[in-house]
Amino acid sequence: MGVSAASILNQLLHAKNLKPQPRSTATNTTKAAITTILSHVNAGHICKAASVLFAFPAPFPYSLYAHLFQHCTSPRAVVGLRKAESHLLTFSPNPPIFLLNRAIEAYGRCDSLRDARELFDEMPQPDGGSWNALINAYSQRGFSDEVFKLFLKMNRCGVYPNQITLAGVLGSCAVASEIVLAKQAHVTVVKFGFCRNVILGSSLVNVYGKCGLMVDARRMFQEIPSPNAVTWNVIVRRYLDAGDAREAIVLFSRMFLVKVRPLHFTFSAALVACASISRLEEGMQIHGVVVKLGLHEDNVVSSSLINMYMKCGKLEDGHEIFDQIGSKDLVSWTSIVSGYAMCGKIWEARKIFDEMPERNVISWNAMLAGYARFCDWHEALDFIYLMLGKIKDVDHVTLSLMLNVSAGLSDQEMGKQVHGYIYRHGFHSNLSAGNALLDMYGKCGNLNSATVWFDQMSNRRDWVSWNALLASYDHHQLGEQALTKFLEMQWETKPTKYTFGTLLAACANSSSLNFGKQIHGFIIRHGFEMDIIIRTALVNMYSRCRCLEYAIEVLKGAISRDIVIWNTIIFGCCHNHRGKKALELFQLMEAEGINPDQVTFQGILLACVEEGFVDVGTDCFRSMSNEYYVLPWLEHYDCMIELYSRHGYMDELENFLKTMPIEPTLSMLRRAFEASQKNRYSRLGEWITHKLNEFEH
DNA sequence: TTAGGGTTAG
Repeated sequence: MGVSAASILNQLLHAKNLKPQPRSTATNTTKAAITTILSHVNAGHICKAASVLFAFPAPFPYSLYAHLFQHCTSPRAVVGLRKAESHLLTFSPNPPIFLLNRAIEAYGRCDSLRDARELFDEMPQPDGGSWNALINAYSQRGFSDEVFKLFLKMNRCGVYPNQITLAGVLGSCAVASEIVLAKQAHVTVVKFGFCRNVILGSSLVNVYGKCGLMVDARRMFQEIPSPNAVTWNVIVRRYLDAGDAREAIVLFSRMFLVKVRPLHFTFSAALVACASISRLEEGMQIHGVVVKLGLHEDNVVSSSLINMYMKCGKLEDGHEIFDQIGSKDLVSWTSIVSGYAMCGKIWEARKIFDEMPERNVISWNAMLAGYARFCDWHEALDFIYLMLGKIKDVDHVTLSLMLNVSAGLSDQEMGKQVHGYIYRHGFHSNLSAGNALLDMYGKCGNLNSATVWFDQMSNRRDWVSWNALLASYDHHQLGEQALTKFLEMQWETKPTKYTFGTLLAACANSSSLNFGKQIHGFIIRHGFEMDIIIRTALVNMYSRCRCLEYAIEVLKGAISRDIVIWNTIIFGCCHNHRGKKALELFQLMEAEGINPDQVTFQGILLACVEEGFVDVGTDCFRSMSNEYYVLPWLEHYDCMIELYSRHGYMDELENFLKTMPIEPTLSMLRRAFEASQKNRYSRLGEWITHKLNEFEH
C-alpha cells in the first residue's frame, strides 16, 4: 500500500509553503462539480462522489466534505472515504478539527477502525471530540478493551470526558460486564453533574442490569427524572434477562400509566415475559394493545404473539395469528412447531415441520425437543439420523438433546460418540451440553465417568450439574453418598426443590430413613416452600422407608393434593403390605373429587392382590372402564391374573384369560399355568399348554 | 457535531 491519508496529512501540516486557497473563488465548474458530488452522495454512491471530487484539483467547502463523511455508513464506502479525506488534506492543509472528527466517525461506521485510529494518531492536537469519535467508533463495534484503554489514556492526557465519552464507555462496560469501570464511570457522571442526562441514566440502568445487579439498576432507574421509551425498554429487558419475567410485565404495564409508548422491542420483550411464565391474561391484553396500535403488522411482534399463545397452551389462537400473517417467516413457523411439540401433539408438530418451506438448526431442535420431552426415544433417534443428513452444523442444543436421547435409550456408546464430538468441536465449555453429558453418564449407569466429568466441570458447574450428580448416586442406590455430596454442594451453590426431589428419591431407593429425615428437616429449617412436588417426594421416601404413618402425615399436611401424590401413597401402602389402608385412602381421594387414573387402579388392584380381596378387585377392574372410563393397560390385566392365580380363583381365571380383549403375554400364561397345576385345574392347564405351543411356533 | 436500548423461534 502507498502512503496513507494520515501521513499525507502530517506532511502537509508541516509543509510551510502550502497555503489554504481562498474558498470564495468557486467558479461555475466548481458549482457544477458540487452538484454532481452531492447527488452521488445523496444516492448513496460515495465512491462515485469521491471520484468526481478527486478529479478536481481544488478545495471544496468544508460542508461538502462533512456531508460526504456523514453519508459513509457501510464498508463499501471506505475507498471513497479515503479519497475524500486525502483530497481534503491535500487542498485544505489546515482543516478544522471537527471535520477530521467526522472522518474518524465515518471510518468507524465503515468498520475501518485502522483508518480511524491512524487519522487520530496523526492529529497534532486532537480535541475532546476526537477522543469521543474514536472511543465511540470502538464502542459501537464492540471493542470494549480498546475503549477502556483509550478512556484511561484520555484521562492521563488531561482531557475531560463529557456525556458522550461516558455514554460510549458505559456501553462498552455493559458489553464486557465490566462493573468496576462502570462504577468509576458512574462516579464521574455524578461528579460532573450529568445525573439528569436521560441517556447516561439509561446506560447506567443497562450496565448494572447486564452485570446482574438488578437492585442497583432499579435504583438508577428510579433516580431518572423522566425516563423515556428507551429507558423503559432497558429496564423491562434487564428484568426479563435476569429471569424476573413477572417484574418485566409489571413495569411494562406501568409504561401506560406514565403515558410512554413502548417500542416494538419492548412489546416483544413483554410478550416473551408472558410466554415464559404462562401469563395468558396479560399476554392477551398486550395483544389488544398491539392491534390497537397497528403493531401486529410487525414481523417480530407478530412472531412474539404467536409464541406467547403457543407457550401458554393456546394452540388454536397461535395458529390463527399464524394463518393471518402475510409473510410467515422461519421464526413463526418454528414457534408453531415448538408449540405443538411441547404440548405432546407430536404428530401435528411433525406434520407442520414437514411442511416448512425452510428450516434451520433451531427448527430441527424444536422438533427433536418434542420427541425427547415425551420420551419418544426411538422416533427421536430416527429424527436425529434424518437431521444429521440434512443439516451440517449442529449446536449445543442439538448435542444436549442427543445426549438426552442416548440416556433415554441407555445407549452409552452413542453418548460417548456425542462426547467425542463435543470435545472435538469445543462444546465442552458449554454448560448445558456439559450437564447433559453428566446426566447421560449417570443414567447409563456409568457413575465413574459421571464423577470424572463432574470434577472436570469444576469451574463452570451450576445446581443442575449437582442435581445430575446426585441423581446419578440415586441411580446407583447410594443414598448415603448422595447426602454427603449434598453437604458438599452447599459450599458451592444453593439447593433447589429439584435437588430435594432427587435426594429424597435417593433415600427412598436405598431405604435411608435417617438421611431422608435429615433432608426433611433441612427443608423445614431453611424455609423452602413445601410444594406438591417436594411433598410427594417425602410421601414416597417415608413409605419406601417403611414409615407409612409419617407418609400419611405428610400427605394430610398438604393444602391441596393431586393425583400423583394420591397414587404415591396408595403404592406406598401396597409396598408396606397395607392393602386395606390403600383402599381406605382411595375412598378419601374420591371424596376429595380427584379422578383416579391408570396408575391409581394399578395400585388398587395390587392392594386387592395383597389382601386377597378378589371380589373387590374384580369390581374395580370392571368399574375402571365402565364407570371411570379409564382403559386398562397390560399391567392391569397382569394384576387380575395375579389376583385370581394367587388366591386360587380358577373359574374366574379361566374366564378372564379366555375373554381378554388382548392376547395374554408369555409371563401371564406361565403364571396361570403354575396356578392351574397347583390347584389341579387341568382344563385350563391344557388350554394354556396349547397357547404356549402357539407361542413357540 | 458527536451519545443510550433492541429483533421474535429450540
